[in-house]
Amino acid sequence: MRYQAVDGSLLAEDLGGFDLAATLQCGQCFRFRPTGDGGFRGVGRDLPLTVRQLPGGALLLEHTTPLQFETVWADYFDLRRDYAALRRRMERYPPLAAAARFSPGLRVLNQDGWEALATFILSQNNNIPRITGIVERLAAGFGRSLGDGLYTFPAAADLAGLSCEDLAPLRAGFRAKYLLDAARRVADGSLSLQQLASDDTPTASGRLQAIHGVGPKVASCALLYGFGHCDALPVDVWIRRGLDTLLPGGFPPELADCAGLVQQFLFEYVRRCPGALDCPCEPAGKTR
DNA sequence: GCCCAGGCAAACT
DNA sequence: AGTTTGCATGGG
Repeated sequence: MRYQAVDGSLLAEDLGGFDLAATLQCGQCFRFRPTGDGGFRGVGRDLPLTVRQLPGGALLLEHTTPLQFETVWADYFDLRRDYAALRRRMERYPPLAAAARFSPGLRVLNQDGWEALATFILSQNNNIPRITGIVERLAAGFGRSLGDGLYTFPAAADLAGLSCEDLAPLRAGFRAKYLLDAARRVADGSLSLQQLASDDTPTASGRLQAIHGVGPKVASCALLYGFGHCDALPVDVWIRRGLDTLLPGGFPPELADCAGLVQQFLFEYVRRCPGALDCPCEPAGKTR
């Protein structure tokens, strides 16, 4: 990877096949919207960003400094992880090979921990377009304006004193009370976000599940997308999609350390290619 | 109208 | 301990 400042923007190249659209639209993040001309605009770690991928694969981040890229976005988009090595490991298991090939440029984002927890609480028994709307109304209503219609994600302390009625405009339904319980536990210190990052994954998952409305699935998503636990496996998807038939012997122990990353490739494969388990699809952009 | 959605808690066997 | 049901809302 290399990058340079160009006219107030930042140009990053040699990204190992990184696919911006697949990464932002696969349901791991609800903070970016397409701009309509191929780019995306959103907020990460309290920074606004408009970003697009150029035909050769280079990434153009508007109004971004080298320091911001170095300290925020390179990590946010997980550009320093060796995904080629991950995909090679997956391809050692024939049932995983098709998923590894399907969207090779997919990356697992490193989002803000509280934001990942909150948005995946709101995601339960819900669909991606509607989740995006709820999260937008949450940020617009209780975050800080960054201009251009963008808002920071409200901190736990900003939500902890609110009531369900205050959150009614979100139209989050039964999830509003879950979000408030999470905000209060974080704000009053009974749940330490910093500790979640350093705890081992099962311990951190147990702490998260003390929140009313957080079960193993939401906890795994929060740990995977927000706390750097790439071994966290959102197991409910695994069962419901019937992927256990793909790996009847269970999840390969050799891949346990990156189970969440592997799961993301599988999830995207099944999401974009329904029936993949019966009749494997070719990678996007190709025809069989 | 109908079915379903990156689930979970509570109420059942 | 395992299974079923209700939950709020809206996208397709």
